Amino acid sequence: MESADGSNGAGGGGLVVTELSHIKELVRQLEVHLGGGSSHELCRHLTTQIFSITERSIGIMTASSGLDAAGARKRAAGLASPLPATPTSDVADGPFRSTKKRKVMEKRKHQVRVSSPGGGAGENPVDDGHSWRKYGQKEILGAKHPRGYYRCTHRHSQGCLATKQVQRTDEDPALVDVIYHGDHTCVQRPAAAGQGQPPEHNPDVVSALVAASAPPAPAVDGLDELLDIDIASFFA
DNA sequence: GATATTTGACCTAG
DNA sequence: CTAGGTCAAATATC
Repeated sequence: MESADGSNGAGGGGLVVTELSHIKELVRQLEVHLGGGSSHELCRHLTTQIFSITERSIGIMTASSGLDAAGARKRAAGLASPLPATPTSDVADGPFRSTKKRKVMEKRKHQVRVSSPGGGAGENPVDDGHSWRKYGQKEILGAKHPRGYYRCTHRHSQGCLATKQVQRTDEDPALVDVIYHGDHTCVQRPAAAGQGQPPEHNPDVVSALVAASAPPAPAVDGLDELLDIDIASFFA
């Protein structure tokens, strides 16, 4: 119906390339420091920078591809009440549910590929510093393993809309793809270390993202913006 | 008893 | 119509 977001990533391409080049340089430094066993402080600093720049690139691409507007439009067209925090007990009568409101995904989307520890019996493979609650699982066509759907535990208490999808890769059951949607707006506990890191992002995610830059054949199908794959191709 | 997970049904986009 | 994503009741665990 609409042709607004036909070519994504074409708008801020130059800026994104600049940012990605910056990331590339930072990762190179990080590699050097990791190999030399340098201080964790420096590595942490580098990963923080990488994440920051990645975020910026995502913002550029999102803005230029009109994803934001598309998402908002979908919601406006489909439902009249976008407020999620309104229980109102819509199932007041009978076993049949009345009109169930459905939220459309957030605008942001990150995919990381991580290896599940110890052969993973299927539990949460990535502890990224946030507490997640599983709310669904689906068999995905063409995939051998089901996909798990998680949302932030603080969704109702703090209105945090971050979600993630966890799915084992078809070829390597030891690897899982984790797709993050949205940002954490919840306030985590002080984390005892006093690193002063922002509540949303986490260095672990960054290291996972950096580690994900190995596979040569991405084979991305339905993902609109796979930032990590783009970054990976930069490193190749 | 409170919280998390499981699971089938429901809803929407393509 | 199909596949993917979410909801919410039922169930399990702490």
